[in-house]
Amino acid sequence: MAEGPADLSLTDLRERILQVLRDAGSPVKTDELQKKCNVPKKRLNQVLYQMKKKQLVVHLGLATWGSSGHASGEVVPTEPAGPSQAEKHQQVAAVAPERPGFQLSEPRAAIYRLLEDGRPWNALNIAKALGKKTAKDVNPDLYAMREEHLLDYDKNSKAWTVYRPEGSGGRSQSAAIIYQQNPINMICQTGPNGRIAIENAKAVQIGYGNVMKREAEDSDIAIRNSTAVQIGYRNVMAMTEENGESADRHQEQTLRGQGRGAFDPLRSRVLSGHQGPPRWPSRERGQLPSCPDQSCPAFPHILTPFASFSVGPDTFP
Amino acid sequence: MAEGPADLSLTDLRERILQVLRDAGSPVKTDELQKKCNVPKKRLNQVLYQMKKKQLVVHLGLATWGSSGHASGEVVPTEPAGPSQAEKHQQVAAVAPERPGFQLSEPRAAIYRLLEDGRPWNALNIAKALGKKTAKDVNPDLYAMREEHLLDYDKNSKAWTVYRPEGSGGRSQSAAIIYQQNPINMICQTGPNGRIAIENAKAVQIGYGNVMKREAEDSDIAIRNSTAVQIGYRNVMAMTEENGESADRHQEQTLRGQGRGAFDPLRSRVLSGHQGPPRWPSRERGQLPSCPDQSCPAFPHILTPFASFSVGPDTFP
DNA sequence: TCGCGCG
DNA sequence: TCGCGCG
Repeated sequence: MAEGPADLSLTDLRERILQVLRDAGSPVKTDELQKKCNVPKKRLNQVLYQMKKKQLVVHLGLATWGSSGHASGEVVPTEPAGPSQAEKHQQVAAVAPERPGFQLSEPRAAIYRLLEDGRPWNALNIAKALGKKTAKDVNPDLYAMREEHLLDYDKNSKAWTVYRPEGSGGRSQSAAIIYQQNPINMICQTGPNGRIAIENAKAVQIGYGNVMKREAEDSDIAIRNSTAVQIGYRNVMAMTEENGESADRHQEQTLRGQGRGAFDPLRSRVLSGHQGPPRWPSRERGQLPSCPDQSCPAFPHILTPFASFSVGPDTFP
Repeated sequence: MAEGPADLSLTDLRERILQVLRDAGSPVKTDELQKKCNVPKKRLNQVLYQMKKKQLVVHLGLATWGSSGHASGEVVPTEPAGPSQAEKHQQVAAVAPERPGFQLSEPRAAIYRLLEDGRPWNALNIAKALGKKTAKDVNPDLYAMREEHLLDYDKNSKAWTVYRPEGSGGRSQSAAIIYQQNPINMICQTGPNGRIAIENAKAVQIGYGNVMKREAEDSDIAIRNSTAVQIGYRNVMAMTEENGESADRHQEQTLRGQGRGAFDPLRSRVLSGHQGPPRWPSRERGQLPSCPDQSCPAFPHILTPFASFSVGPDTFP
């Protein structure tokens, strides 16, 4: 059945793995990789974990792997001395990073390639993906890259993303995916057209001490593909406009405690879709980002993510 | 070097494992078992996990194993019908339990043998040790055995122990080992001669909202073998007597917030000992119980136990 | 931070 | 609740 070669050399297997991961464009489970590569799982894992150390692949936890964005394993040793820092063992990418038109040090180029598809990452997972241990190992580079306007950092979600100014054709700057990392998230929507979309959530609770403040008109809150939704438990929600849609009004009822009945998830705005295999969110405007796995592989240390949030204008169809 | 036989049959290996575990009388690591049995670790584990399913050994987590107290793997099928319950698949022990002079159903005999050495167990781990899944699987037997005064249950620590009345030669009834399972433990000492001993703790914090109430004289608090001790942070501690020892006074100072200096762990009552291999606490009066492993193998689901407490009169040397 | 038994 | 790569 399998069309792959019967036995692969180490180099060929590495290339095949990279090819499969690149072609998929989304996380691939070890099972699938095994079929595509036609090798025993033990050998596959030996090579995968070895490639992970070399930062050729990204380990997303739970037997799930992704392309690290590195074109090949070849790296060229660093030039004698950099202008500002003379960090030991620093390397310059053999292939110039796609987006920045200038040379980055290899750690920074690796960070940029990792974030390039628009996914938000927290520092710890960036560090892990690059074979480091802690957020401290990458924070100096991250903050330096933000100063250079290469990256953007969202304090609330502690998420790093590539920075793309308005009108540059990329994702809107204020659009963000928030993989919930804390029991309490504060979401501030100060701009116009604020929208909150929640999807693929196992359990959503908006409330219990939340302070939700909505100051602009044309805001919208929609929940879809969620199995348990609780909205309203000691919430304080201030809204200066009341032109929301159906789900919106339900929340207003509950949140304002007017006793006109509890929130009815069945009557909330439930949308269909996203039953297929997980996909990273497309950079096209209008497509909802999704938490592609039950265990949020982008943040493998989060065992039970509550929900993923997308906050920002114009990201909801 | 190894004096064990070169290769063991499955039966012989099982017997050898049981012999080693019984001789040790305390948890044994896989490494040590491997040396004593002279088999590859994989085979050893295959047999160990198989024996665990048959409840011949107790898996204490982190490659640590203990004797389950079962004399052999042989069990005799149940008699036609019991007096009260006609539970399916219930079995009667072929060998009568040592302590109770009467027959117990096999599940209850297994529970009794498990607890017989005086260690406290919570229901979940009793269930696990007996090859069950949840506390519910053993709770009916546990509470029934308590009604029969075979077991004792401590609500605070949720620990089950064999019940031995005063004067029966066993551990003092009010002496208890509390493996801390919650961030907040409430310890009530209403009797005279109350003592709290903490030892082998990685980090001890007495405070942050604790309410410690000491109503009787001759109470004592000692801390030993602990690497980080913090006493006093918004504690409320009421003491009607002031005849405590040095560590006691330090706590009073801090707890009462009289500003006479923070608690100095170096000046607290630090005692030596317990550097050797872990041992279950002897039943002899006067010997401190100890949490025998960093990860509290009696409660393997507690990843980071904070401290073990012994509460009761006359248990401190 | 090796727990690993895995079929 | 299979994650397993383990040397």
